[in-house]
Formats: sequence, C-alpha cells, structure tokens
Amino acid sequence: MSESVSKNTRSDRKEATRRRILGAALQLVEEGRSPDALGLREVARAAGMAAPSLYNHFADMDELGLALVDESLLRLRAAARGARKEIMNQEAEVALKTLLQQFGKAVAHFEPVLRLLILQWFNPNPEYRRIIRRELSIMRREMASDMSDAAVRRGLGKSRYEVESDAIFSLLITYVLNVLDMGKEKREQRLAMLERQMLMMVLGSRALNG
Amino acid sequence: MSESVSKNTRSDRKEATRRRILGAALQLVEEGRSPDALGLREVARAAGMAAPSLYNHFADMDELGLALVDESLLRLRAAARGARKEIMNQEAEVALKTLLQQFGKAVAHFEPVLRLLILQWFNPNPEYRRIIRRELSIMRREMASDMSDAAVRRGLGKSRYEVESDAIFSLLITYVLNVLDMGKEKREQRLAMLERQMLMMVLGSRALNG
DNA sequence: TGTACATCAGTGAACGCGCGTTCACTGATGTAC
DNA sequence: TGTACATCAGTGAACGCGCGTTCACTGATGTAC
Repeated sequence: MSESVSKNTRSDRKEATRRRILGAALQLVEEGRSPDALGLREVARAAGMAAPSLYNHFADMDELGLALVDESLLRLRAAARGARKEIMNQEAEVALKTLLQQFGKAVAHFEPVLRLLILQWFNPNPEYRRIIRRELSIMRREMASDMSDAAVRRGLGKSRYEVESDAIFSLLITYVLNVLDMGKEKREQRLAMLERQMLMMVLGSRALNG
Repeated sequence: MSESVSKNTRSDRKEATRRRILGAALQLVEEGRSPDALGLREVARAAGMAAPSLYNHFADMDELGLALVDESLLRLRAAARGARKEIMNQEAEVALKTLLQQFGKAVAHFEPVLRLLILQWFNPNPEYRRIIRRELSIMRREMASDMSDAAVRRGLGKSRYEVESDAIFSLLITYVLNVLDMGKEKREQRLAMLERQMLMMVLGSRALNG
C-alpha cells in the first residue's frame, strides 16, 4: 500500500507495534495515571493487545520502563533545543524573561512526562538514574555552550559557564520539584521568584569571575 | 522499678513498643535496605514481633511510613539547627566554608535518611509530600531568619532573605540529589562547586538588592 | 486484700489480590526449492 | 508459480509470589467491688 512509510515487512510491523506500545504507555501517563502504577496489563490493554505479547518486544518490565524514560528524555531535549534557538536572536534584557515564560509553559505542557522522570529518577534500579543523569548532563552542557556563545556575541570575553549553568539547572530542577503540586497562580509566583534567583546567579557569576 | 523513666503502665509500654518499631524501621534503612522495599513483615521481624502486631500501633502501612518520615525530618531539623548555632559565632569569611564542610559531613551521616525522604517525596500518597514540604519550608525560614540576624550583627541593613535562602536551599537540595550515587572524591568536587555557587548567590543577591 | 470481669497488646494462620512472568499453542507471514 | 516447511508476533490460561490485611484467639495487665 503505502510504499513510503512502511515496507510492510514483518520486522517493520514489529517495530511499529513496539512504538505503539510505548506510545500507549506515554498516553496513559499523559492522561494522569500515576506512572509508577503503570502495570504490564494496563499498558497492554491501552496498546490493544494481550499482556504476554509485550514480551515479544521487551525482555521485562524494566526494559519497557527504561525505553519509556529514554523516549521522554529525547522529547524534552528536543523541546529545550527549540526554545534555546528562539531566544538566540533576542536582546539580552528580554532573553531571560522569554526563557522563563517558555520554561513555565513547557513545565505545564510536559507535566506528566516530568512526573514520570522524577519518579524514575529514584527507581531502585540504578539504570534509570544513569540514563536520566546522562541526558540531564547533556542538556546542561548544551546550555553552557550556548551561554558561552552568547557572551562572545555580546563582546564579553569567552569564558566557561560550567558552574553557572549547573547552578541554573539546580534552580530549574527545584522549580519543577516545587511546582508540580501547585495551582497556576502559585506557579507564577514561583516563576517570578525563579527569575530573581536566576538574575542573582548571573550577576553573582559576573562579580565572581569578571 | 524505675519510677523516672517509665511508669510501666500499659499505655507507656505501648508507646515504647511504637518507638521500638519506628527505631527498627529506621535501623533497616540505615543498614542499607532500600526504603521502598521496607515491608510490613520485615519491619515486624526487625522489631522482634509478629507482623499483625503492628496494627496495634499503626492503622496501616502508610501511617507507619508517615511516622517514619516525620521522625526523620525531626532529626534533620535538629541537626541543621545545631549546625547553624555553631556557625553563629564565626567570622563571615569562614562561615560559608565551615557551613559547607558540616553540610558535606551531614549528608554522609544522614545518607540513608535522605534517601528515604527523597523517595517518599514522590510517593503517590500526597500526604508524604505535604509533610516533607512543610518541614523543608520551616527549615528554610529558620535559615532566612538566621541570615537576617547575621546581617544585622554585621552592621548591614536588616533585609529579607526569603528569595536568597530559597535559592540556597535549591542548591543544597540538588547537591544532595546529585551526590547520593557518588563516591567520596566526586562529592568533594561537587562540594567545591557548591561553594562557588553559593558565593555567586550571595554576591548576586547583594548586587540586586543593596 | 481477694475475686470476678474487662481490656487490649500480641499471635499464628489464612485470605484475597494483583503483580510480572511462563507455557503451549495458533495462524499468518516469510523462505527454500 | 506452487508447495512444503520454518519463523515468529500474538494469545488465553495459568503459575508463583509477596504483599497488606483480617480473624479468632491467648494471656497478661488493669479495674471494680
């Protein structure tokens, strides 16, 4: 039929089913199911198949869980990259404000995914932590590099932003941790606070380094 | 017998047993048992009693878990208060370094408890989060108040440290999150980084407010 | 002080449940000749 | 192109396990008179 999208070979269909399973699991999380209560049967049902069929695609539940986390992290990173691109061309003065507005929206948009990631961050199986930490570290480094580029573009000396970007990440992470239970108004209060704190960090970094 | 410590009345012995149970549970966590794998039977065995007996002291497992978290938080707060008291009399220059050294040691010392708290922070039952958040908030406010007092003592204007102390707490929390899987050397690197970041925060706060 | 009764912390056995996983099997798809 | 055989994604039923929890009961402790 559609020669472009799938060769309709057996392995292609298998791969499609695998993605269908992951999609269904993510969908369940999006719909508000507590991520840690995501059971094999539930995922199977959502994907429209019998429970044991999952074993044709994942060796065990941990493998499915890890694949899910991996998928989520990829989405987050893509979103972060896009957001940074948008800011690139902005004036320094408004860049921070724009960044934080986007961040606030992104947190709302990715809320279920973030919930999933936070939960799995402390999964007894250390593999989860490894993946999450690796990906977070990449995001942080990308941010540091962008900050460095931006500094050069503004005529400031090219300096390293490892420590500063790490601190900013700390602020962002605890923002997420704090905000996940809060309503919209409280989130905005927190966001304003976050803005002040990030400003402090930037000023303090200049005072210390420059 | 010992008229001072216990009247040996029935309710006193019951209360003692309750504390024995909590102590045994905490002991298990200290010994490295993954806190989320703490089962009713395991706690009962550690406390030297039959499983159903726990129901004479806690309505269900959640009540026991919440009591455990509460107990842990009290210990942490006591330790934090003690640490701040020690610093009070120090010169401003060395205070930060001392604080961080103590913090690093405290993290190592309370590692199992911290692990327990982090895990329960994201327990599906929101009551856990409520307790933890409340207690963290108290600690943060105490810290802000101490910072304010210290500023006055140094002749600086009495100003509010809500935003700054919150940022510092963010840095401390993510330090803990990051460090729990690390060896001793990496932790010290991280601690040095944390010191720079806290310095940045303090400088930035002055730049923004003063 | 003694006796009869009430309370209640602690117990051994068992229940029900949902979980991840295994198994023998089916039937459509792919492959060899 | 047709036939015989191999592969393998998907299935229904069942297994074993450990969990929190319930229950009927015991026996020491407390209370009333």
